[in-house]
Amino acid sequence: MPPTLSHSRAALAEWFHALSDETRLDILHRLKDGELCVCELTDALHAGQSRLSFHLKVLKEAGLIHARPEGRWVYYSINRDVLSEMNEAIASMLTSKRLVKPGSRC
Amino acid sequence: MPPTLSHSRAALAEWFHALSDETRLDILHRLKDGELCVCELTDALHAGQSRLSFHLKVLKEAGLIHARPEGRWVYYSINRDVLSEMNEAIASMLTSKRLVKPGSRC
DNA sequence: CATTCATATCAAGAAATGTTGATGGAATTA
DNA sequence: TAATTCCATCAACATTTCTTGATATGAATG
Repeated sequence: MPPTLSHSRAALAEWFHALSDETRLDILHRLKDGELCVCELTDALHAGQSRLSFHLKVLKEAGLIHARPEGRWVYYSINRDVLSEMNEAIASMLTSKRLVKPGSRC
Repeated sequence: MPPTLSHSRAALAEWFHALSDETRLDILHRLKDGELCVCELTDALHAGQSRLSFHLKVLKEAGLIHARPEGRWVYYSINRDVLSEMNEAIASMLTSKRLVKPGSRC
């Protein structure tokens, strides 16, 4: 277990992968202010339904969004906990612990 | 230009893509405390040289690391500015502006 | 100048990813 | 119950990504 990146590399990689696509960034941006169903996202993003469904699945399996079925709709919302952990992971790469230069190298 | 994600979707997607790989996360973790040359990373990560070179290129083209050639070595270091901007982008997805529920939907 | 060392790049293949259109299922409505 | 609506899933295909081994380049060294 790495000491400074609190989560496993695999989990971090999956989280960041979920953010590595413009459509998924658009989705998260739309969900920023509250939950939406797929049909609302389809309208807002001018994206085909199966395409949106694919990206929602990626986001959901990474844990970045929640799905709340209601009747024949499914309402998606942001999982702020995971986004916070991603923020912490990045922050941990921003703070150095070593202050002196390393010794001999190659 | 989107109002809440300060950078273009494309730039954000490229930055997050750079973090979406375990080897690249390892590299950044190693660079956390100071610059290293490729041969040091090769030793530390037990990775082939061309593989490491590939991932360093991805990180560099995304702007997440700097390269400083010196003699026949190249020293790589973290670009903290971009990581800070990524942190801000995530933070902007964490803060909602709308407080009331939306009206009729589908 | 020939060799060695550190690194980059290339080519080829494997694996993962994203798109589109079609199909299916569950819930609602007529 | 039949039709409709919302959504997930599948198959097929194109594209991208990653790995490996070979080759190239430029700097130091003998």
